[in-house]
Amino acid sequence: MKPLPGFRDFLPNDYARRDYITSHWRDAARRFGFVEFDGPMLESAELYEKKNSGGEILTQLYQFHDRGDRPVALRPEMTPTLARMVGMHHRTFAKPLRWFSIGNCFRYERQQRGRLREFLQFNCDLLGERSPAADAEVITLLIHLLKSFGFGPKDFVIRLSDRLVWQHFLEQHGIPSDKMTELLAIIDKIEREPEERTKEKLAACSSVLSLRRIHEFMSNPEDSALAPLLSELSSRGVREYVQPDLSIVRGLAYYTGIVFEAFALHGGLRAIAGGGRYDNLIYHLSDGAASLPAVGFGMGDAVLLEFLKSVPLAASQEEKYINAQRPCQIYLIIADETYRNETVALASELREKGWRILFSLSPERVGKQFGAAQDAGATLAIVIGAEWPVMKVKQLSTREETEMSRDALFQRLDSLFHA
RNA sequence: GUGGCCGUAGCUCAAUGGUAGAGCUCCAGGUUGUGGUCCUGGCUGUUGCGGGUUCGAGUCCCGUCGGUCACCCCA
Repeated sequence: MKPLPGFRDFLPNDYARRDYITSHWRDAARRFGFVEFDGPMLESAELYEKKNSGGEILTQLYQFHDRGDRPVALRPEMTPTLARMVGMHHRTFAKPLRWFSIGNCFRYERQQRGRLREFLQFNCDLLGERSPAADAEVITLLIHLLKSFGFGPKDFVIRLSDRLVWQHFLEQHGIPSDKMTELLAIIDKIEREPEERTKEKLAACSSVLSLRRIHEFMSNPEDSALAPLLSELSSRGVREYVQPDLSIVRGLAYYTGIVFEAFALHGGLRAIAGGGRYDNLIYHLSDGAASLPAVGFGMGDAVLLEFLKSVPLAASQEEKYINAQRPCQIYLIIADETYRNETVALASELREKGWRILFSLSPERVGKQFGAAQDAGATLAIVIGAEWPVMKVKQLSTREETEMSRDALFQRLDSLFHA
């Protein structure tokens, strides 16, 4: 029996990697004053259907009827749940809200590298603040986070754009607002599709707008309405990671202002995170119960896991962290079974002090026990036998061994450990 | 959802259409108090599944499921 396609078992090693990721997510969010929340993984299908996160995602819904015949769906993203919760409870909290979540999301789509049907998603949202400073905070959080994984300016870039900029541009050229979405979709694909195809689609959509004019406009992003945000990012010392790029539009329909994506600069991976400003979404999703401007981003664990593997510094940092979480710090070696009870009692004492302790559960050769200590990642091995109550304390890395009493051991354990 | 490639032991892989193998891992030993090496022995497969061609299929053909890559889209 295997897990369902696109779903994963987490063996201890996999879980350690996942723990590495989630602990960094939490640390980064907390450094920016964000607080964690969670919601149900199963929601009413209506939450996604009527109010709509934006087209495509609906076709990827894990949707069914529960035993009470309610139409339900596994959450494909966190934002609708967030909006629902904020709509109900926002009066309880001072604005702006800085909320983050780490939760499983589900999308029924064909899997490939970095894309699964069940994945962990990290979401950071700042609600109730309209200024570019809010945008800057969220983007800076994302950059700090990526840096904390060991990624540098040569590994990733934040590509930044603004839908409002396009909106003004299209209005200036007399494009009716109902054509706006269609045109943004064309612009979104401008890099990925052949020029001929783009020209065709453009002509079908508007008679006045030429591809050449669009390219001209895109070549000077610095002068646009992005300037205040770029200045905020400079103040925060992260400007070098941000590259204004008006070709970024993003598929989700609900973005109303800035949009951005974190891109890996090598390894052929997709965007590792994406987000933007969505000032109307809370209003729509909460049925008008709340109206809060918002900016946020999401990051999935599937792509990140691949990205971590591909960057040597990030990979070695991860390995170091995981090694420090080894299951055992001190292994008690029973050299003489006569002293098993004493050993077990000592193990309990040490465990109560907070140390991670292992010992062999059945009689084993001393050599084997040393092997087990090694495998479990122990720093110290303590040999207990005929000389009890004196013990031999051995530093496994240096093979240095000293004899000491129980009291001496407890006094010196901290220093022994950090030696 | 569309197309290409792949599917053999727990893992990595081998086997001109002719009796399914190796390395690693795991387990047990190398005699009774000292670990990453070494030596010996042991376990595991309806060759993803179902059909077909053939005297004979891991190998060829079809289907299916799973994996993977590209497209689409996205975390």
